[in-house]
Amino acid sequence: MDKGWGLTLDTDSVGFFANKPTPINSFLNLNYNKRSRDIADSGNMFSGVEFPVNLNRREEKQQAASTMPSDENKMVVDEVDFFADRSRMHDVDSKTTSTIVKKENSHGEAAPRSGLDVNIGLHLLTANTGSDQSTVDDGFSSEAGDKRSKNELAQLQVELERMNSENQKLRGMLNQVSNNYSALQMHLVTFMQQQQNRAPESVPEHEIVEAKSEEKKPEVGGQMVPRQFLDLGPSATAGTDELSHSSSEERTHDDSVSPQNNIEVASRGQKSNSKTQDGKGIGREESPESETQGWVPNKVPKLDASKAIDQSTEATMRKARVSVRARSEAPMITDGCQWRKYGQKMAKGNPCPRAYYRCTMAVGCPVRKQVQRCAEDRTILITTYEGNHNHPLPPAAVTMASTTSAAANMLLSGSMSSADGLMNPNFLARAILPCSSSVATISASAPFPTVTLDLTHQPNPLQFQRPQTQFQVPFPGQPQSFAAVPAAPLPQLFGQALYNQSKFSGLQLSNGMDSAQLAHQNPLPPLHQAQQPTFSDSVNAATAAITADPNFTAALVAAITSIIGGGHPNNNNNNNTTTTNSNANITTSNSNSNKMSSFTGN
DNA sequence: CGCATTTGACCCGCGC
DNA sequence: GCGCGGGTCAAATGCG
Repeated sequence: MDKGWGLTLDTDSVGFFANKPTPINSFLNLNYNKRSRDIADSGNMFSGVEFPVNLNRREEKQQAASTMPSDENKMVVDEVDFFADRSRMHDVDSKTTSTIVKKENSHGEAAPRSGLDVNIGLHLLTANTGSDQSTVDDGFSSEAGDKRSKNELAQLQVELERMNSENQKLRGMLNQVSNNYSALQMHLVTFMQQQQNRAPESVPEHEIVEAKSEEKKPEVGGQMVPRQFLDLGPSATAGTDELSHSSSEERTHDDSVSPQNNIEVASRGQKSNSKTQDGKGIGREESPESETQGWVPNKVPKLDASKAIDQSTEATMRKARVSVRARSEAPMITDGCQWRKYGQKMAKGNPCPRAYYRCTMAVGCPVRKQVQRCAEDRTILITTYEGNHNHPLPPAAVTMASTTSAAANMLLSGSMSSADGLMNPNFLARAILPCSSSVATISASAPFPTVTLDLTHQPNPLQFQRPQTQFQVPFPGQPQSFAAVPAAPLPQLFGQALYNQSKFSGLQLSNGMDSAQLAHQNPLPPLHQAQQPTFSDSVNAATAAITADPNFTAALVAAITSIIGGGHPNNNNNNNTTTTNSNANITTSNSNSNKMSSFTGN
């Protein structure tokens, strides 16, 4: 298993991401991707002078090295194995190799450079040979020509820097677009799923609304969400339009709004369609001053009354939370954001106090998190995130934010993926439950669905090539470095967890099977069982990948979407082979008692 | 002095 | 209706 660990993933991932604009194709293609990304970052790969981009990459590598030096080394080795010693790859799926080759070729002139990954510095020299050449040419000319060439070189450098900054902006925009696309597609797919689920029951689409109202009766207040999502049904198109519209609107308000705001945008789109009839839950709503708020202050009455009406509906929208369990001696994990503590309380059943933090990177940022030590094992730090940032984030924070957003999105999407989503939120759990090591837990219970990632488990430590501490304490308490490195492992795992979940959902959809049905009929998908051993390998590779590229998670979000939304029709989804690693064994619970110990540590 | 943290009070939802 | 628990506020306090 060790030998071929990522190759399966690799091939598959390539297939998955083939349609995606984002350059991150797979974990194992990391090295290649890094190179291709470097090329892409340079904006003009023929410009010859790539050093600014390469410098950035070096920084990233240094950051990665600071956390996982061994991995960095390993990456290099892998690179050599991939590109220099292909004779060993007989064990490897030949598709992987061919894919890589093909992609290299697709990059035209970049290919040769990409192939010699070790010689980045040499490439720099090679790239600079353009200027050297001019120097050589100038050798035949006077010193004036020398100066002129230097000036040209300086101009080129300036221009390159400018292009570099533009590339950064473009990448950010691409990131946002990808996430927007994800959110939109998820909602669309949700609607389609609802229709599919209804279809076998011979329920006309136009009766969805009626069915919704019928379902209302048996439901309790805590399960309002499916109804809300069902509300999407009759006006799905309009809702989607509204979604995109409001999304773009918000972009105009704040270009820097983080992509994950889509969740909130979507919810607003819904609420405009379905005013709440239920006064319940008013307590938790969006603060008016922040359109993109994900955290809902309890004190709504203080807020603008006009908006409170809409917010009352919003209140019924479940707020997804992403909880991280990690071993850490530090009082708080560093995740790329700046936090201010605004409260601390003793939670029932846990002698350790729960601390409340608010994001202070922007004035109105609604993102908050709760930090609490596990009662049973106080070395375990439980951090729960809620809300969406409304401000630009540093790369590391973007990673976390994107992933939490993806988690929230997935959670909500999973809930609405079928009528059983909340009625029987365990369907995913039952399907994947047999996996022994619990890493990701999804609690679909009201009022707040929570995705919990348990990083305290090490399913197969032997396969973990990185020192344990680096994983268990992903965020060393070094404030100055927090923005650079630490957020990588966690989000990646989030992504993995969600990836798996979404993929599984996609399979369900492709089977056209009712989710609950499938859960019962197929409680132990051989896929996940068989793939289980790849977990730590995947984590390893994934961590390296995300460390190398902070935007990886954003790409992952898009990938998740492609899996869910395009899952069935997409031929590239060789899910069964890839996958899944089940990195994440996802369990769900619909009872508060199971609600993940993430908070109370119970 | 300004900012962050602490901590008790308050508000709210929920269950009995 | 009441009590409990979660979450937030804001004055007090500490720290650089």
